[in-house]
Amino acid sequence: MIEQPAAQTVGLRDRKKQQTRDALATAALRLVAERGLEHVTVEEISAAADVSSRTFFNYFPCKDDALVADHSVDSARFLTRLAQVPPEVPALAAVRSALAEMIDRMQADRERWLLRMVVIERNPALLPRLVAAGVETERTMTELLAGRVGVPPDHHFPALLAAVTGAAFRSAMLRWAADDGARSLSDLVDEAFETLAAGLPDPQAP
Amino acid sequence: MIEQPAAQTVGLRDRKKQQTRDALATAALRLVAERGLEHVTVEEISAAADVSSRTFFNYFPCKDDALVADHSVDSARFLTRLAQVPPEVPALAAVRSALAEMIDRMQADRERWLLRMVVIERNPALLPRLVAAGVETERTMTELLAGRVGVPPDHHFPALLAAVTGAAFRSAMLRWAADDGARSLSDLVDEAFETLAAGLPDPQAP
DNA sequence: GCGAAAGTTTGCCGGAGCTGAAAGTTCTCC
DNA sequence: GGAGAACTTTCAGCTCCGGCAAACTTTCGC
Repeated sequence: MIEQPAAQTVGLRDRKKQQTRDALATAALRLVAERGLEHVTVEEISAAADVSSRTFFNYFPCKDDALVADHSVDSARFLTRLAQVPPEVPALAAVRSALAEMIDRMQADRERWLLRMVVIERNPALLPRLVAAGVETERTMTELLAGRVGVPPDHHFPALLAAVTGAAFRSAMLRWAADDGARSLSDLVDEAFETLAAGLPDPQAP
Repeated sequence: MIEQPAAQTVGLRDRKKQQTRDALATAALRLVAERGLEHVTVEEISAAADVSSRTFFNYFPCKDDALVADHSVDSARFLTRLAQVPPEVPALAAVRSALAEMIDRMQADRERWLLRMVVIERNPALLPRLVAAGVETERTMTELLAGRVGVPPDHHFPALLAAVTGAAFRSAMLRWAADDGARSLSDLVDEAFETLAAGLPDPQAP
């Protein structure tokens, strides 16, 4: 018999789940890109992915999440990386380097991420959703950072750094999509973080 | 005859509108503070404010906005102030000083704003809404800032500065509420902006 | 292999958010 | 004080979303 040893570790059930999730997210992105957020219903998305609309809600708590929340880039890994950065690295630089892996995975899934960001740009109601997707991450990140720099958890610095780097990263993502991935996301994030580290000085008009 | 010259400029109708809006927002905040976001319906809010639930939606596009969006602090004024700051002031400092008036108005309405922030803190689903409330402002701000520092509108700096200062301001607001207004919002915002200007260095453990 | 257990999909149903239209009420302005 | 504008209400209807229990599929123990 022809067997698939590669599939041994992860069972058929889980693969199917991933497929369904993927099909739903893809269908949602495609339809919304075509028609706009308001003119696509959950029913249509589900039909395009060949499942019932009830099933849609087994995967995503709401319509928007199918567009914005991406399981493939899970924040847990980012937080693990952040915890692994040697403690002598300053916090801002530590965040930047922990982002590297996430950025790589996003660039590997380039097409989908660019489409996602374009959809978000054209449907501003989704922008807050992008924040929502990161809000839990930011909370945990705040605690991690407090430990790293050795201040009490209610000190202003960790929360500020988490919020600000989140904003900077989103800003870079939008810029990435704005010129259709012409410059690498990694470069754009670097540029943003360098500007942060420099204290946000006015750019020089040469 | 006893007349009310004070009421001459703004008619009864407008005052009633303001009252209704206020009653709705207050009722919403109070009920949600008591029971949590999920356990309060628009119908209950409307009943508490003595209007039909259809009227609720004439004032607020959705439930969350009654809790978060505050007419009394309109962003147009902030943008005007920003445009008025002398051009030789660096952009980051300009934003800080344009925020002053908004901060004053928030501190004047202290009780309500603290309650609002507590409600947001306890119902994290609202946090993205807080971002949504500022998203249009940030867009305009980006254009203003581009003009101010003399770079093309697609330069990364203006968008980054708008996003980052927005995040810093939200962070300060949450902190303000976290210790129940013990320190003035103005101080907390100053602290955040100073940290930004310094390039987010790790705080020194003395 | 095979049958039970565990997990998934689905239809059905109901509550809640939100919108448009039409009718009724209140305010404004002349 | 009356015509008309502005606001509120009632009502009907759509979509979102979650709970439930029945049907189905995959996995596991033997």
